[in-house]
Amino acid sequence: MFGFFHSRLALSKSVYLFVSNAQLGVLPFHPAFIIRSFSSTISSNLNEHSFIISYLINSCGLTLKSAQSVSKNRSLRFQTPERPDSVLRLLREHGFTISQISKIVKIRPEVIVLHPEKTLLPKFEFLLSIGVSKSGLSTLVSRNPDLLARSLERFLIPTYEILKSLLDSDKKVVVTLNRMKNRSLSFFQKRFSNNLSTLRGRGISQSSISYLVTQSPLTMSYEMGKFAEGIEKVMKLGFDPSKAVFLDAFRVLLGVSHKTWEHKIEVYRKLGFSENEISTSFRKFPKCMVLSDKKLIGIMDFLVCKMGWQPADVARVPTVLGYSLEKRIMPRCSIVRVLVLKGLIKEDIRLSTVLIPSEKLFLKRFIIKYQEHVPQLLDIFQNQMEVAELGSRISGFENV
DNA sequence: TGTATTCGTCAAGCGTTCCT
DNA sequence: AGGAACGCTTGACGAATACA
Repeated sequence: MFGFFHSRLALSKSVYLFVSNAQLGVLPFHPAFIIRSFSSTISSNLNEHSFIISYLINSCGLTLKSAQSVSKNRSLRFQTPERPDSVLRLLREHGFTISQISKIVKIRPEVIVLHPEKTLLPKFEFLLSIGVSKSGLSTLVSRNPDLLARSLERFLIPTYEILKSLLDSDKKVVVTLNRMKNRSLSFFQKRFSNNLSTLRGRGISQSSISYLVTQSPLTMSYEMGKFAEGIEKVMKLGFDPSKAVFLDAFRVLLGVSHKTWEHKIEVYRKLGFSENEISTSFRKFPKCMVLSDKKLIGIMDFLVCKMGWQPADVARVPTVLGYSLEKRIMPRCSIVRVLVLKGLIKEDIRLSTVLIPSEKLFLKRFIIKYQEHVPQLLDIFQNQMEVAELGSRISGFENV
């Protein structure tokens, strides 16, 4: 099962030294690249760094790129494999798969140097004691490795108690913990009660509060002043706190500064949105205010200039602004263009009809349905998708 | 005092399912 | 069909505190 875990290459810091970081970057990893070192003191830092990288690749299943990036973490320091080995053993004993272990290491690499029995095991035991299932444990922890990097006494237990007091059942607490999959647990317990008071003070019902907490627990960890201000704004705008869009609007308003907000409005104006359309777009899809200018301009240029839709059409379904231009919008529009040219669908087809349906549904409605008339449709679609995939891979390499 | 452990912050992107 | 609701993921930093 764990054949992935090759025998480790570097056994001890003083015995082996990798050729160099530069070579690690261009050559495939192989024992042949290990040479004996007769001067370990001179290059001990490099030695340790290379050792960590090799460990991350061979024992934790990371790619070279991730291993190099993760190894920069200052909290991740070890010179021999004993400690991380015993942590990995503990994780495997608790049912963690290699991909879950990789995930944990990528997000919170320092976990693999924590003390397995003294630090990690009690956390596992605690989570199991509050009703996390044996199989659910690995899912929960790999989604949110912060749970292992936080103190049991000072974080896990108090957080559990806070949630339990509000949500009543352990089951709901576990669901909520599963949703706290982010690296922003930091302020949760510190700010929770104040933010809770703000919500109650604004007359928001207990059920809406529970909804907010279970759906988006981390929202409760925002800085108190900002939190109160955000609630105020969203209420003033008339959003209904029992609806999910209230939450989205709230999170957007919390994250966007006045300056960015004004700037974004100016971008929408330049893209041809009326004041009213900007406002309805925000009401329907608050996230439209946190999309990058580059993304917005790219999508609008394509939809309006190349496809002939109007900004008003986009304002009607602003959700489309959240999609990937290359991976979703362009491939689908190519298909639509062909179908319109062939007279198989009407020219004034709605934007939402093309872009909102799931991949499966789109294939069914626009490709499989017309395959007899236009057999090459699937090829066109797949080619576009491949181009998009290639594009994202190239930009990935450029970022290295 | 050095090491181990824990804590802190924000921005941005992508997609499916559900309801009317 | 059209639109609303909901769920999930990643990147990029660094710093403070506890403890042996």
